[in-house]
Amino acid sequence: MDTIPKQTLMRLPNYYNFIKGLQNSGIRNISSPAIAKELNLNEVQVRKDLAAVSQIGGKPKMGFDIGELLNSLEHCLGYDNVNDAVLVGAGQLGRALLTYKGFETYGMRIIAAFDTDEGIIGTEISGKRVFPADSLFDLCPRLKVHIGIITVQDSCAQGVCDKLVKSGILAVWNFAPVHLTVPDHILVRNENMAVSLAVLSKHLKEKMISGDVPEGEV
Amino acid sequence: MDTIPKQTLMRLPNYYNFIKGLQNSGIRNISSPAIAKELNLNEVQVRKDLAAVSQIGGKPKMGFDIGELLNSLEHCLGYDNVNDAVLVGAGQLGRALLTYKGFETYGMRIIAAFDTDEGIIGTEISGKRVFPADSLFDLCPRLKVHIGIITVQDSCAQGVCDKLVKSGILAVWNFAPVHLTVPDHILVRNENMAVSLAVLSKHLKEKMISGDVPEGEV
DNA sequence: ATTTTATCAGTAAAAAAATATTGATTGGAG
DNA sequence: CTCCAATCAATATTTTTTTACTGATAAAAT
Repeated sequence: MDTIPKQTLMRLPNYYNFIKGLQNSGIRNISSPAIAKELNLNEVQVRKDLAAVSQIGGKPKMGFDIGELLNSLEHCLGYDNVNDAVLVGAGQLGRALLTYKGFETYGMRIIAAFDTDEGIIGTEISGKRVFPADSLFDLCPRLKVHIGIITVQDSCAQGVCDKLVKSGILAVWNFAPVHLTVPDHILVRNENMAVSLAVLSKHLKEKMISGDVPEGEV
Repeated sequence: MDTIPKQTLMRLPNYYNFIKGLQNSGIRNISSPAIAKELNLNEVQVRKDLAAVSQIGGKPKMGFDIGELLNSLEHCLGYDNVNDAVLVGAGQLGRALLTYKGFETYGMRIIAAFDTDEGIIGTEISGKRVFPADSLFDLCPRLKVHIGIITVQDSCAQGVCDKLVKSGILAVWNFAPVHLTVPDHILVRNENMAVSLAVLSKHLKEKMISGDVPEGEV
């Protein structure tokens, strides 16, 4: 497979979730029109997206083999490699992530947490030990971790980010709603909860204006 | 302003975060090349994006006025309307969202939570009351809420979603890693934490293969 | 066995987005 | 006051992505 289009890559998780669900229902095959309908996409687009990842192809009248498809998607999304991450900021959100079961399904693992609060340093959350923030420099290289998750307060985020970078982290998943300045070779993914919700709301509003709400209650 | 391109809309939050940060530092103007550099975008693209939302424009040698820009972005993203949402599933993640301070900055508010666990029904989390799941039907219409947040276990997600739809919800923010089937007029936004992390990891791996890691430690 | 229908794959066309180019405008330097 | 460098705006070009079309294939129906 040569380079997959960016937009396609962004749709892949949707395909994966949907198809995974089908598998659990015991279904063995699925056609692109069927996928397209459920995911509100174009039938041809679905076929092309799938072709870009799977190269085995589907059969007329039968569609694609679900098992095959999932394998291809997993491989393409890199779910089949184990990957470790560390988390900084064991507050409410940090704890939620530490407790979150879903990661393992996708081969991801948060192996340790860091915080400055003396009260929680040394405790365990969902089996993961909480270390003092300063031990980042020491532990990250030793554990060969390359992904850092930032769930600290806005005001500390840049400082924590700098520390992570110094510790050899290469990718950052940032939950603080601030812009992080990083060296060029560092990958940053911003997860701004508030923005996500606001954007959803914005979309809803647009939809309501363009007028396809059923009942008269707005 | 006529219809803003989808891709532009997706970049808007990044601009907003970055520029907001500048404002807090007391800076008054910013040029598109400067923004482009920081956000790793094309200078012209930034200018076009900003033109699509602001229509006031910038001045040569000075760039854009930050206050003006923020107003336009806020308006465009709908941050200036108060919007209410309800949350179903007061588990670890649900509680994290209920506690999350960031929403109010963007005019969003979670006004109530729902759960089936007798132990937490009736309690308050961060000032929000937890109601029994069945009262959704009653409360949602009364509160005129149109956004529902799903933070329940995978197996319950579809059921909860159906209930929300029945209660008059129009948009769903789904944190369960499953595909939700909904009527056409319902907007679904999937937030799959595990996938997000996996995708970040995937990107990192690609970057490492294409070979621009500085030190020899991989 | 032949026809029908659903579906796939590959190519072509259209649309959308990103990038490059050119000329205009403005604040400051000489 | 004139020139220069920075930056904007508008138009043009290229690239990417989406959609449309055509013919092929295979299961099911006649």
